[in-house]
Amino acid sequence: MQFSKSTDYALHALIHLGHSERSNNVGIKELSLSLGVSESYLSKIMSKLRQDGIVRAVPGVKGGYELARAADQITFLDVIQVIEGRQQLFECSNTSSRQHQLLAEEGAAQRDQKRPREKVCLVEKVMDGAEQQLHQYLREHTIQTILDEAFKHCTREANKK
Amino acid sequence: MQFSKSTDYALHALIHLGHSERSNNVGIKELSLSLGVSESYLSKIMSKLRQDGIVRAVPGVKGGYELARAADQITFLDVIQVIEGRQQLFECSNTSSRQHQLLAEEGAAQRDQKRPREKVCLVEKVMDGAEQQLHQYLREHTIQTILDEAFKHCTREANKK
DNA sequence: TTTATAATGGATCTTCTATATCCAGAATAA
DNA sequence: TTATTCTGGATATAGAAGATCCATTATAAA
Ligand code: SF4
Ligand code: SF4
Repeated sequence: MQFSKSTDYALHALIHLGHSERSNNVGIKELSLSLGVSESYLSKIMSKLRQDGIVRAVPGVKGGYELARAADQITFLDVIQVIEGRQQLFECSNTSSRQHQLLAEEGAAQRDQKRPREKVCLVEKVMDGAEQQLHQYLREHTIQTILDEAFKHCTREANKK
Repeated sequence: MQFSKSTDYALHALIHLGHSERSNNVGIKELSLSLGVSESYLSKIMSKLRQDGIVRAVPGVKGGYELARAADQITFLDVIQVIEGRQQLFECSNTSSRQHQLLAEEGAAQRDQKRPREKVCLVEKVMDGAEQQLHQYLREHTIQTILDEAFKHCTREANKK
């Protein structure tokens, strides 16, 4: 259970874009060199980020990528969900097992009339709770978080430009 | 980014063991039928759980598995880490990229003398924070949590035995 | 001690996904 | 119009997850 390399690349690409926002449009070539990832592969990732509205892309001579919105509006969760997808951390496969009858159905039988077909899965309840914790944290941290921390001690240099 | 089916199976197997603790030793056959998973595959998973001290196993005629400790001492995190491994959620692959110099080394240069070789990776800092949130929650929920919720309304039945 | 039974671990196989590359084609600004 | 840059499909590779089989080992009971 790990985040994929693609997520790693996506985050770093966005950090790069966030850092060099002064002059727009960073080409795939520059990104590739900066991250040390092949252009072909990285372009797939950038394409995904574009499709989800995280970055904008412009073809042509002075084209390239730029952030589609402010760096503090791009959360870690956003990026991760674009790359990893939005399936739940835990998805039960065998709802037809004997054990499932015991755990889920029995609990549901208790409140027959009141809530006819409510899904009451205790395992999923715990797992979803855990996922919410994770998401909450990831929502609170953005690309800007990284930029602030990384370059807070060289504001001089930033002001020069 | 999902938990594997094996984790699913492991959790359910432990729930089963926790529920039928009255008479010790549940065989792989019974588990297999209850969960709807093949004996061969399930036995691999049980073997892992045994190696990590989550369950005890006894071969022979009246053998089988039983929890190695109380159900409220087996956390979700325990189980997940046995099956999924203990690697971090995020592990950076390209610490030799140009960008890494900027993000990590530059930050470190600031405090040269004071903390010579401290790892200061901002991305990992965020990701590890998120992982801690997840772990904290998973540590607070145990197999007993599930058993309590599932069978709290049939204590009568439990007392009969 | 013998024996039936149940877990163990190695080997193997399949399937699926992540990673990666290549290239023809579309889009754009100069 | 053209040079440049992104786009998306096709394809290849490697490794992990999922799954099965079987010979061996270990145990409790007879
Ligand atoms: S109780 Fe929940 S996790 Fe277990 S089998 Fe049913 S749906 Fe799946
Ligand atoms: S800054 Fe951190 S995440 Fe980025 S390349 Fe360096 S070690 Fe990896």
